[in-house]
Amino acid sequence: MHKYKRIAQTIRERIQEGFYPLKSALPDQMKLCKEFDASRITIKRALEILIEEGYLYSRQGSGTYVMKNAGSVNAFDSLADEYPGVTEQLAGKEVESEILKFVIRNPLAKEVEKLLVEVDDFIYDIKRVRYVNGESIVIEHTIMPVSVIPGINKEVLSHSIYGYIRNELNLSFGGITRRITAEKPDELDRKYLLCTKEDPVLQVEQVVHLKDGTPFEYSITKHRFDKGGINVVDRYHN
Amino acid sequence: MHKYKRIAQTIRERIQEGFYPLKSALPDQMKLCKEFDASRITIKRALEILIEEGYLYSRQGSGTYVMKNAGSVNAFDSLADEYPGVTEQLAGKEVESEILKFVIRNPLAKEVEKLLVEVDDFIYDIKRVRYVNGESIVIEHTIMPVSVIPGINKEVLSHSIYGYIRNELNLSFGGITRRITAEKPDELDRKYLLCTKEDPVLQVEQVVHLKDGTPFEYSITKHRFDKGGINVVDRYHN
DNA sequence: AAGTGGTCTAGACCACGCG
DNA sequence: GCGTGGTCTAGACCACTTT
Repeated sequence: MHKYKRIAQTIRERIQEGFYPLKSALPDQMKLCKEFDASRITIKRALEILIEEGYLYSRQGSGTYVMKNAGSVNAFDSLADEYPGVTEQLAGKEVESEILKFVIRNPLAKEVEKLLVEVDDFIYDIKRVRYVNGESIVIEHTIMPVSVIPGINKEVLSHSIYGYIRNELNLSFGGITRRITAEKPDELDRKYLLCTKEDPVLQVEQVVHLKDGTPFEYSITKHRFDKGGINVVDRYHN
Repeated sequence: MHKYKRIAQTIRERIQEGFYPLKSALPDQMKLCKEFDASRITIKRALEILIEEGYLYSRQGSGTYVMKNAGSVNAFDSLADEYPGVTEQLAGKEVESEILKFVIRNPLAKEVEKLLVEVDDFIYDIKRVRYVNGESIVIEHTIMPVSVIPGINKEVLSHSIYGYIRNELNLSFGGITRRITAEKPDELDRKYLLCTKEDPVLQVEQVVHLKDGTPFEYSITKHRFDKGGINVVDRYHN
């Protein structure tokens, strides 16, 4: 474990335990240098982590303070997909997948644009319904380039695609761009999510990238309006 | 302008102009030190900015590379609210506000929890319809503590609350937590957003904080499903 | 083995807030 | 004016990838 991470962890715990009370000032950076036997740059790196996490803020010329709402920021609970950190949220719940469609074909124009592939490349076209505790929660329509993620089969689909990518293919995730909208249910939604015409769906259209920026998933997921929601945390950088 | 920001800007432009082609390797950090006449730490800070922005990624022992999708991440265009960066997106369009409700009262239990105020404090209770180019786009229900944001009046409401907070009260924004859901339209939505019972609304429930973590806004906004959407960009930190 | 990025140090000067 | 955080330097060692 690196020094700056250890220092950040120690300070984080002190905030959580109330040793540094909410809205109080931290000791100045020189004092922290002495206490942790570290250079000022290392202290500053530790503090930057906690600032990014919403525990601290600092004012030049004044000091570093504990946020009034420290630790109140919650992680995602998008029930939508398998993006890292999401499947764990479903831990303890029984998740099942029904495969409605699984073919390999050439991409449409929109898929070429989103996945940066060529028109004569091959892509997977996958449609699944996900059930949690026996209830249908979401319909996922997933497009992935075969060249980037080889070896997908029904066995993989019924478990975790993301686990396969990370553990079997040894690839690292990079980032994700989402567009979230409310939509009227189409025929498929009404059939599998048991929607009436008045029950809206929450739609998430997203492109997921590997660490090097290669897009590997373009997907559209639809949730029953009463079985999901997306939490987002933004931080404003001054 | 600080040195590391200038260096980051120069490299960003080189990527945008194709001087550093997509997926190519950048010169190593020592070469960049010499070119920009800077220390390695300063170079590294510049690179970290661009990594955070999705232009670059680096692999220890190997090098720093241009992302395959560099610059393809787009900023927000949430039509929902006035959070910094959003009103500018509406620039050029005619935005009007109709005030449906504007009172001062004591907070409800949920508002006490979200805004960290006391039950005998006072809060503004504001309901507005926003029109863009004469079309109703969104209904906003906003709760703010009077003690944190004093001096709100109809004059302020018909312009930008956020501009007032930043420019008149001289406060800095810190962060925001949102929950996004799809909902059935209620009576008010149907009346002002001209929804039928089958037209869903996209609801954003959010708490906005000042730089020091003080919550200053708890709001619920509802968009017509065909007049809005939220874009979100996440980055996965390995 | 050579070269790369990641971490860390000790010390300096600057910009800002506050009394 | 003093103390704070913000930026920057020159140099060192380590961890990792590549050859």
